[in-house]
Amino acid sequence: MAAQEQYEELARQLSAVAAVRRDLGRLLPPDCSPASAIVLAMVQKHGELRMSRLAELMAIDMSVTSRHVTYATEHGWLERHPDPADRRSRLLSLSPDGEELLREVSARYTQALAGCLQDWSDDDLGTLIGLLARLRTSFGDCRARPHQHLAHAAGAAVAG
Amino acid sequence: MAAQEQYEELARQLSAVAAVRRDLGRLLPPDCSPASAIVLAMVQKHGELRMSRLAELMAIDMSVTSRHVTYATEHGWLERHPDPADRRSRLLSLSPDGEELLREVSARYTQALAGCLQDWSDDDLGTLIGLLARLRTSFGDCRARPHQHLAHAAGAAVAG
DNA sequence: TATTGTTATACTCTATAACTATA
DNA sequence: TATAGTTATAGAGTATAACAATA
Repeated sequence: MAAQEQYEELARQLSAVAAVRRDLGRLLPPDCSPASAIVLAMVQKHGELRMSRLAELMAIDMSVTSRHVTYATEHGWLERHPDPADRRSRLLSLSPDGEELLREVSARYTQALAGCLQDWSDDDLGTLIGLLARLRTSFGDCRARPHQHLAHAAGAAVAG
Repeated sequence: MAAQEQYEELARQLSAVAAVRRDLGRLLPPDCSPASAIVLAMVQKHGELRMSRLAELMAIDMSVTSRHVTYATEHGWLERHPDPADRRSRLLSLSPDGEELLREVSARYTQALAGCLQDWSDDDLGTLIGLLARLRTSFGDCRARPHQHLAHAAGAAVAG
């Protein structure tokens, strides 16, 4: 159990790291939106995916996912195949152009991050990545559990 | 110096924690936008501020800062005073309503985070906060230094 | 009847550029 | 001439709701 001051500082830091995200986005090729880069990276990491699963992995609504996937498909980076097991569903996979784009993105990220994070050890970076993943899990579990701390806090704080 | 795989994972995690930020934003009162909450928290933490300093702290353009501050001022949470030392400048401070709003926001954040982060120790949370702050510093220093890794990576990766 | 995915609409956040006022 | 701040405009990302097709 942590102190209230820490919670407020966490909220501030989460807002602030958005600037880092925007900086990384500026490294991308002109027609590759940050959203496209994430979609492609997810498909590469997890293999053939359904829309709903991709939306879950990105923690955004499926309607938004659909737009991002349409964009990436129209640019020839992603392919949508019918799912033989369920004709409502579509399976996503990387095209050769998509794989090529990901190699380019990875090269840019690596060059930039190797420069900015010169004084970071593997351990420190690994710790940060691990804690970020854990934070997401804690929030995801919270949404899924019946207690629903996130949803209830709004009303309860007003009442109290 | 860390491995390329870690850099890619960091980029993915930074994208993913945006979902946590959105979740926190949903806790806010209806007319308090996430941006307002951040602006008020910054003024509370750092005391009386100039626009340019606030923009720097939030790592966003001053034009955006100006809009957020106007919104918060129109809602009576923030006050803009003339700066006696420089009449181009304006000094920002919290109003009593702004302080009240921040207390409410803090209560909601604390309740929600105490629920979601039950199994986090003070140490783990402190480590995460510290590493996030360090990450921002590393990126900020990188932008400020003459090497400009972030800006150059785009062109260099293409050429190489 | 429920679920998968798409589309239409509206809202928030951000950056660039043009502008005003002051240093 | 340079700097502090504002405003107009455009673009990206997201959520909600209504819809089509299939389970």
